[in-house]
Amino acid sequence: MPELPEVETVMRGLDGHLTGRRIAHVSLRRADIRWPVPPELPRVLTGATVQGFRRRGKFMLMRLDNGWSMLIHLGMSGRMLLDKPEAVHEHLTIETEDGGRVGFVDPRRFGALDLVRSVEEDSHKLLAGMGPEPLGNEFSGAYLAGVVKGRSAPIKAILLDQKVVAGIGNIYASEALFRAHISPTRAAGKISRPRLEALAEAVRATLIEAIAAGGSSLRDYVQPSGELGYFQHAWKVYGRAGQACEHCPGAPECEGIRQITQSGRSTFFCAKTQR
DNA sequence: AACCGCGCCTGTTCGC
DNA sequence: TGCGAACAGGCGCGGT
Repeated sequence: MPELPEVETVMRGLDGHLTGRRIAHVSLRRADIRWPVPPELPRVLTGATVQGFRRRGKFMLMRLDNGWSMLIHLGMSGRMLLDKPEAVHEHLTIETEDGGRVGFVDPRRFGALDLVRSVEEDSHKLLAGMGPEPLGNEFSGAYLAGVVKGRSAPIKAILLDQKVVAGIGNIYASEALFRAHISPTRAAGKISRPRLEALAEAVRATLIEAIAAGGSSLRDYVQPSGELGYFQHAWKVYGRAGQACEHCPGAPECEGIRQITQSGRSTFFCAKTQR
């Protein structure tokens, strides 16, 4: 559920809270999340100073001054709480020398925490093979055209594939396709080049707007400060099954926003606007 | 190779 | 009202 905009927002919160600070104490309460958390993680973090953060897709990397980085994935329900009392399902707590506190909370335990050498971050098993950042220069209509050539999978599935492009999840895939007027069920390889260019631009614009809004707050996600993101109010199709499509109000042939299942996930779209 | 469906997990929502 | 069923979905894996 936390997708690129939510992860970006969380990372900015962590950066302001931890960068430049020394870690004084770490406690790991549950190591059995998506994958086992390395038991030496508390020892590696303790005493180190946080040098900075970076995001890769839906992953965050916290770089330390001792040569190690901590890889963080929020999974479905992961949250990072800043300066809050200990919460239920708080699997990891980091306390800084100056009294700051960060709690990693993940009820569904789909998240991940791991250690990687800072110089080898991009070779980590979970990051290697990941596609380009959608907000970077490499991602474009031309890039998409190369990727989808000859592929029969629906374009929605392609956008969700982290090997194609990093950081898009179920919400922003539906939103970007609506923005580009492309049907989520269309075979990716059959979409014209100009429409792929429109799609690349729609992906970028959607993500940029969502980041500016602090992400979408849905169930588990809040900004690290505890504030809600507000991009959920800007959703055009996601979660709006049965409502009118704002692109074709009153059009008799518009049946409003439909919800279908693709690859076991819900997709929302307007069959008139999106072809 | 490419594509689809499954299992993991638990809090919330739905239907009888 | 209360209960169990269904749902939410990021990811890797296995089957086709």
